[in-house]
Amino acid sequence: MPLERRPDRKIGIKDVSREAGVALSTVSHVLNGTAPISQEVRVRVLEAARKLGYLAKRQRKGAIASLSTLYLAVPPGNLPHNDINLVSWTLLTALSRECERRGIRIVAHSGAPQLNATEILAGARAAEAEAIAVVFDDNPKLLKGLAGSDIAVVLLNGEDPTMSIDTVAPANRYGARLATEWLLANGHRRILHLTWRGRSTIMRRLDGFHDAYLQRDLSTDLGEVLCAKGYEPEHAREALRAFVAERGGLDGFTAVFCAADNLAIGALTELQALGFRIPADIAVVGFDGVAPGDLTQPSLTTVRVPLDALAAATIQALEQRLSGAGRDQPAARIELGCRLIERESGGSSIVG
Amino acid sequence: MPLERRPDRKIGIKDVSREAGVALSTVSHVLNGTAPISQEVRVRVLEAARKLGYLAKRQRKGAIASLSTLYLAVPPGNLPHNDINLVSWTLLTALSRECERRGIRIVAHSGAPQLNATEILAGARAAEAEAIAVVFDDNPKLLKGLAGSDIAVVLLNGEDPTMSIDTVAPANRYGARLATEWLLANGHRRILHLTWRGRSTIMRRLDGFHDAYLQRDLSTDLGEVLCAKGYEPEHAREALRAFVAERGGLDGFTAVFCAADNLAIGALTELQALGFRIPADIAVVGFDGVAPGDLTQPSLTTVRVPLDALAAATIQALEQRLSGAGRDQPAARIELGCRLIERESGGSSIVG
DNA sequence: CTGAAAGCGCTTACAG
DNA sequence: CTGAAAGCGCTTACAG
Repeated sequence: MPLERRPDRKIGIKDVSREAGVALSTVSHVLNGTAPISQEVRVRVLEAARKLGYLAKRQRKGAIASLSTLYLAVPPGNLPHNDINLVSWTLLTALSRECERRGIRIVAHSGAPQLNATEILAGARAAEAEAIAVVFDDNPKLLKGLAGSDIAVVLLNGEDPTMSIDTVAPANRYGARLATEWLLANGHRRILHLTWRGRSTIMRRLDGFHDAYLQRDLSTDLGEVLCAKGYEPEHAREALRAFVAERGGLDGFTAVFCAADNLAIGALTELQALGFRIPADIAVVGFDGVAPGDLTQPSLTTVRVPLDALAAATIQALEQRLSGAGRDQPAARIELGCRLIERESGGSSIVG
Repeated sequence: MPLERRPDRKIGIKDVSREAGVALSTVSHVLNGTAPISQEVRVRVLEAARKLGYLAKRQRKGAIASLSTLYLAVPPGNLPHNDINLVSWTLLTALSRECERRGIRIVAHSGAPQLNATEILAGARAAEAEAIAVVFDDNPKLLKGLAGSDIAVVLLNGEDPTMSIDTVAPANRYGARLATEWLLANGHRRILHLTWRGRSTIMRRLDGFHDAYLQRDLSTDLGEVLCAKGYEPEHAREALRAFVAERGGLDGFTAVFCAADNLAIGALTELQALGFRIPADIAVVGFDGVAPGDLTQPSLTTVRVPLDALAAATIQALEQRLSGAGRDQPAARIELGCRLIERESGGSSIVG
């Protein structure tokens, strides 16, 4: 059995003082700013406190009080039978883990198929929850109905244009820009953005696609947008089949950037079925990064959404609202950065 | 002298227990989740703790350790001789106040007119600062240069498309959408968006202008964008003078939504000089909300940016990075909601 | 900045 | 859930 540092083996300032090689009182002074301590010692102490997890523990303690039960409202039909729902499912798993870690009980909402503010609030009250997380839904009526209540509410993975409730989401626009910029940097000029008429968060990926062209002073006409009829792989296949048939080939496009891995999976299948080599003839890049890399042949280059960090940020946002420091504060929208995962389907990078 | 509650008169759980009318031990159990307490009592205790500022104090204590000196890098030329720079100035004032409140020392960067990562990092090290706030600048080279360092960095009021450093900014897109939506709800259909080729954050206001039309399924062609040559009131006057001359009048437009109060001030002056009544002939709405309402005649309806909250969020973002809980976490972009301040120039609202 | 010491505030275990 | 009590961890004041 490996000698892992147990998560909370009562680490105190005594441990920190030993680790930093300073007196107990010095640690206290550094942590509270109660005496002038040289920068050199300060840094050493803080480094030790951070390393031992003492700073994190202390910070956690400040927040832990207010949230004991979280009421979770998810639109029905988010079971993992395709990639999009795999995203949902994985995000919910991350949220559960985070709650477990912090000793927060989760109660799931069950009501009418269409989420409804009154029902959700009633359910949350019945469950004696201090906070509500609404996931994957941005029905304005729903959000407006929730905003007025005394229970803290956060929207996860959605968009509230009225900015009446706090929101946590991946940085869709910047992530899409990142992927497109990477393709442009690797010499691609004609990139096809395969998307669908989804929720507004998906539209932000389209914005980012255009941003990348604009930033290089390239005409956005070089890139084209292809709208599939939905987000299933089959929709991607259909759209690309029609595209290739109509244009009599790839029409000069050398890359497809898909607004979701789910579409990318369909794109890989269809393009290969049509006889194109990936990435030699055409590169394919996805968005989400939830499915394992070896799920596809070739493996999928994609933009990974930081699910664990999203879950943590969700709880943190709620706890801050509940702590009272944040009442009467304007609603916050928190977007977390996404990373490009370079695998095979995007081709190898010529940039540093 | 009013009997104000002094900010930190040693409020402890004893005070909370008295306020909530429960035992000392019960308060402790509620705050730490160490015993099952009825929801009713929990709520009463937390409410008391929040009211007395104990929750906030406890949370503050968790964060306070790591940041003692903040290094502030502002591009030169942000003195308040016009509204845009009044925004800068007021935001910096809010940041100073927030730092003072928390006992954080601010050291201002002074270097070459063009901010430069190497210089800023050297300056921050010399000042023994744990964190750097870059304000109003989104030169990608600068941000990239700062991202790699061991010092915590936050960008205030800017945009980092690479998402390599944390950013705090107003929700420009949603704020602009809010104002435009308000005008549309009040019956305006042809709205002129007066802007200039500014930083990307200003372009987000343009995005929001379009969003409002799209959301109502109105053609974005109903709205038009008029680009002034800069953000001074005089630029607004010039642009509107040319517009009216060219179109032989207001050309059916009934509202001007300006991307900054500074432009709105020029718009009010020019439109009135041309003989139009505000808001009867044409409504004018601004963006920023920093200048006093009675600065203009008529007073300016505008979107107010939450400066104090931005300052607080900036410090909080830095402290979280420094606490170690947030290392290796993806960069966060935090946008705070803006509110519409209804005064005279926008006309009176017919919506609830 | 150290180190021993006093003190304070919070936690915890327990009988009621 | 209360209330008295023991204990623990951190803070604080001070001589060196």
